[in-house]
Amino acid sequence: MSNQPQVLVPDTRTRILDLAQQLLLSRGFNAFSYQHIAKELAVKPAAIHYHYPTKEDLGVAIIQRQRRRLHKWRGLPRLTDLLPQQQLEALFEVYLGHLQNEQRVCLFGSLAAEFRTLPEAMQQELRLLTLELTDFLAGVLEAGRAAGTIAFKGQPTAKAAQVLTTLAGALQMARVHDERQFHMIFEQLRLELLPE
Amino acid sequence: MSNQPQVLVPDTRTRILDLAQQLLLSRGFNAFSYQHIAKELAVKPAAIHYHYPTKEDLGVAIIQRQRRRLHKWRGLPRLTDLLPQQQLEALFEVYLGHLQNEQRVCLFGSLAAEFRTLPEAMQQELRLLTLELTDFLAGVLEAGRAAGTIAFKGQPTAKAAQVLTTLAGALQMARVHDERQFHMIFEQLRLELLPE
DNA sequence: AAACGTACTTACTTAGTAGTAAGTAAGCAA
DNA sequence: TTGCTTACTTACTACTAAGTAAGTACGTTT
Repeated sequence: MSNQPQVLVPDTRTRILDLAQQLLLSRGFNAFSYQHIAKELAVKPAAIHYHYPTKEDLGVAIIQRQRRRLHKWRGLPRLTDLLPQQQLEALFEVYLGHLQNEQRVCLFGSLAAEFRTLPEAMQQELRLLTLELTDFLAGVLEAGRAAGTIAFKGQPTAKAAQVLTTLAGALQMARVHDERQFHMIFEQLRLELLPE
Repeated sequence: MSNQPQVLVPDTRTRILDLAQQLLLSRGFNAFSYQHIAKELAVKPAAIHYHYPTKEDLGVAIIQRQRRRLHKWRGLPRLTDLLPQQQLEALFEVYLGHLQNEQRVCLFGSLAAEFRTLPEAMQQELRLLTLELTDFLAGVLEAGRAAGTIAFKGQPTAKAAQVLTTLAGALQMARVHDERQFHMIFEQLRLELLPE
């Protein structure tokens, strides 16, 4: 009848990746198993191994997809047409989305704690993701400061690292306590970077 | 010959707690086992269960000890005699110690990611620890601002939460990348709070 | 109709997990 | 010397983990 992609029910491969990411963000990489995924999707654990032979493959796929999403998002006209301070607001919106999406943590915040127990390939992918994200934000901050709409001291890269670190930590704080803690930190950041 | 406590070789109970904390900070709570501890201390896993019947007991003991250490440290004349800005520097030194001690993360940064998988008692203890730490820092910040030696906007509690969050995140950043990332963020914090 | 690829299931192995029950050796106390 | 406590070890249970090998049902290609 229709050859449109099934947006409502993605294929198993994608459903595995979606659920694995959700479990990763809510429990950590070492605290979810192929059985958790299998039970939820009503398939057998071996079906997960068919799509992602090892847990390392699955973990790498999650981070790589996030990197692809970042690249795509970063190049979207909807974003590139915005002014620097608006791009910064757009990034803030992403983190607010994390908070409201019951996920309450970003990939970095989820993987950094158990970083040393992760397979080498995952460590490398996570390093790339954070470098790319820092790079993007540093560019936005630099352009914003040049235009006089974003305020900060020091090097753009240093400030970008500090802001991302604070955002990641704020999401963790929301998980341990509640949303108010996150908003306090969040508004403080906004106040410092986007005066008046 | 001597009834002094054996400072060089603490008793097994303490050695278990020390090693468990080290493993917790370097690998996360779900990624170390009684076997890891037992092998390292050259005892059997059941010996660990003798001292800490469940892993929950062990986890709670780690956080409680840290809380006791904080209370003691906070009340030390060596600290209370200092000016607010010196107390802030002393707190910074603690985090620099974490970084150099190859631990590279604080208890909050280690446990927040897998928070939802932790036993209820551990969640509660961690909440208390962060509240007490935030409370202490908020007091220092408030006194420092009143004395004109520490600069920040907004409520002391909000700023304290932001600073602790950033420090925790900076230690995670050091683990994923390297020490330079930590120092960049660290110096930015210092610059903002302790001008000239 | 035969062969093939996709997407699984069934059934298994190996290894590790927390936790327990029972026993033991050494030291102190009555 | 008998009994009790401390600090373990030995030997186990029950369970979960990741991963694999072989088989199957189904749709497409040849």
